[in-house]
Amino acid sequence: MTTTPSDFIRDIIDADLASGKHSQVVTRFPPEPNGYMHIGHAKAVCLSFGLALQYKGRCNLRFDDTNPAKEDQEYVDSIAADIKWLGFDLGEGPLFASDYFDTMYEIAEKLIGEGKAYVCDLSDEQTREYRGSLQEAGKESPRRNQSPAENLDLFRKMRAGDFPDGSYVLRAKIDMAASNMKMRDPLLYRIRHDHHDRTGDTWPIYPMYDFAHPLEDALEGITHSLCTLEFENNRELYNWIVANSGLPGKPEQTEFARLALGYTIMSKRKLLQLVEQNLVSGWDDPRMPTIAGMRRRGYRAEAIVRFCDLIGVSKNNSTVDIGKLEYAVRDDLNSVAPRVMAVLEPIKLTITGYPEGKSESISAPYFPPDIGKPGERDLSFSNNLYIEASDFAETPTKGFRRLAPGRWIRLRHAYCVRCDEVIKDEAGKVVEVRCSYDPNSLGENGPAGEKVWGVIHWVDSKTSLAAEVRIYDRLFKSERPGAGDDFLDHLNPDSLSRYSAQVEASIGTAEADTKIRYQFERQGYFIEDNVDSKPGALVFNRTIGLRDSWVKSKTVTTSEAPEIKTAQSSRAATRPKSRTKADIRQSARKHDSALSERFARYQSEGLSEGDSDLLSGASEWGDRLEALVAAGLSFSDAAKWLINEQPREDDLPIEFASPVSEFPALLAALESRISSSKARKIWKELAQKKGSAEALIKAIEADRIDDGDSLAPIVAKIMSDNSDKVTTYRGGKEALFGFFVGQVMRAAKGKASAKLVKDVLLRMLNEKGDAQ
RNA sequence: UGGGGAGUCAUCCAAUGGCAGGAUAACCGGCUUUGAAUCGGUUUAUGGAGGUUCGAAUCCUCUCUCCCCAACCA
Repeated sequence: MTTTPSDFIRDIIDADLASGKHSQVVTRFPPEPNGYMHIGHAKAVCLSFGLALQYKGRCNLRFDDTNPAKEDQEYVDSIAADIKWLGFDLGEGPLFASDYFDTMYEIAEKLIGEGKAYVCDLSDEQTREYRGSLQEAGKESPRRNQSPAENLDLFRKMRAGDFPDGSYVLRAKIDMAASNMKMRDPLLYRIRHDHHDRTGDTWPIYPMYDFAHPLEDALEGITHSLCTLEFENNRELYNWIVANSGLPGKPEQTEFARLALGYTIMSKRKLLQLVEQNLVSGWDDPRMPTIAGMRRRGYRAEAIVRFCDLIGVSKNNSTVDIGKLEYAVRDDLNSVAPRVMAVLEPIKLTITGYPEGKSESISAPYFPPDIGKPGERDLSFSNNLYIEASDFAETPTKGFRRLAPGRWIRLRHAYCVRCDEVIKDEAGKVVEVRCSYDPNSLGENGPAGEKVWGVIHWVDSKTSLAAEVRIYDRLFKSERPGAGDDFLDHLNPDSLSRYSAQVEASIGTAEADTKIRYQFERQGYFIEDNVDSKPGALVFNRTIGLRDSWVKSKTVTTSEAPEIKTAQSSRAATRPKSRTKADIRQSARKHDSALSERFARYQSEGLSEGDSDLLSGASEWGDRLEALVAAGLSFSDAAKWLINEQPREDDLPIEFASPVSEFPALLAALESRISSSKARKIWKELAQKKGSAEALIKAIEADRIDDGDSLAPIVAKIMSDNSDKVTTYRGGKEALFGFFVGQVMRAAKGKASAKLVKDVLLRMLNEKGDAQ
């Protein structure tokens, strides 16, 4: 159904497996049980559980229940149920962070003993104040250098419950001046005399996320700990905790972009608000983006999983078009939902020529031929039917392909009828249309010589069942309801409409397994509501409407108010510019006269100001430049290499040792003997393995195809293998030249010189073209 | 003393120095007893400016925009 996705996370895993860093993949999904799962969580679940499935590893569902104030058993149950429903295996059941509280406590004591953590009694306002700001370093707590013994004593008293909430905390002793705010002596434990759902009253202290989470991962042998982008800053602390925990596990955190969906709110806090203020009927209201809501609305797990495949995984902060979800849902339901008929806004259709009291049974398939599924039901037909009010127009507009006075239309699966008469109520509303019918039109045939304008659905008023049908529209009117001041302002007042519908009789007697979901033909996919529907009082939810190019063509430009970019957060607005690399180089020169001397000298040697700036920003650059020049290279060649071609040391392994002594030989060969890309390759090799540049250059030269005659057959083969592309190229698509170069290079295993390849290709591509 | 991330069709995701590709959306057409499905076709993108290279979305420099971090939340 779907191809195996590939993304940066899978790349990392593949590399870890290939290098032997890990032999299996263990992931985890760690929700806090403080709300129902929504589609955003589903993305994370599909990722972490999907990875476990794909790599035959394991994924733990672990509840991060470290804050007793907000958490509840109801949420634990619903989350576990939702994940199962999505189709993932919970193994031996969910795990709980609270099960590790003892171990976490021991590790905290160990940290205290090692002088890496201390008990602090600053109030929360003071703590914030002491933390400093984004621009300024923080201040150290007066308790920071307290002895381990004293800290241990205090911490044990915290644990014993001797102190009130908020009086003390345990903090890691890291660095109050760290540029990463998360590293400024983060809190590890706080005092909370709260009842915990699982541990009861045994703990008056609870670990903080940043302390607990890495320990949980390490304890469970998690290899790849995936979380959302906002935790990027926490990674440094995560690694600190893992490294100092003494635990053997070596989990690594990788962040990906959380899901944002248009017209949808994904904040648990805001969803809770909708529930608590009764703006929706509950967490499972079909308009909610929760798994429970979507399930009740009729989405199948398959559709949600498919959607998650469709949107991919990346680090881009993006908002997915809600249409993509709707597509996944329709596409899924199309092949599984039996077709039936239902009339949402009934008006009467009376067939004047059809005998009163007569009733016939028409068999109709549940699926159209292209679905290729068996099954059928019987439709009853009589002279009194209901049709959709919107399927009749007294004065049809252009393009209207439904019933109108004098027009023939087909009643789906049944006869063709012609409208002869329209009956209205006092208000002028059409309540009934009277039609004649063609008794010979039941099967394939239409009325002889008459145009049939279209096909409409109907139900037999004598057998049809009354049902309430609920149509859902998006909960919010604006694409980014969360962006403004109050998201409730964006609530769509028309997100729910109810219809007194008539549905065909077969729905009441259908087998249980066909009964779940239907397509009401020409309208959409529907599901019987699992809460409110009762025999005799049916209730259907519309899962999603069918694509409708008619409605779309009518609704000319919905002219939605253009989205206004929201003002950036006040914090972002006051954020000062940080120093650029250029600033840093400049200030380095200011403090080092040797550098500023170089800056001037390089320019006088003919380098541009920009190049001179780059090469005089730190002493090692100039050192290299001068080594090259001393070896006989011109300033400009040496500068070019250093700036543009020399591999960055960040890209190289730790053991990188700058092979400065090999510079001259390498660079001397650059123009005449090897290409810059080869030189770069050699450079990397030298950095890793040492050896001599000259030897490597010689090896390349010895191996090189350097005459056109031996290249020609390769080129000829590429050309005959890609004759279509040759034609396109000769037709003028010159972008393909790069393709040919690449193909030849690959075929020659990189042994051909690019210049030669280019020459030969150019000659052969054009020559033959002329010959033909 | 600030730091950490991200910029590719309208939207989401690819392209790991070598044909800018897929999906959704849109548009046109075929088929149709669902204005659905399906089939065929079309439109649309590398934030900007320089540089290196035979060849740059990819490497280098500068620049612009957006997101995250200063909860005893996770």
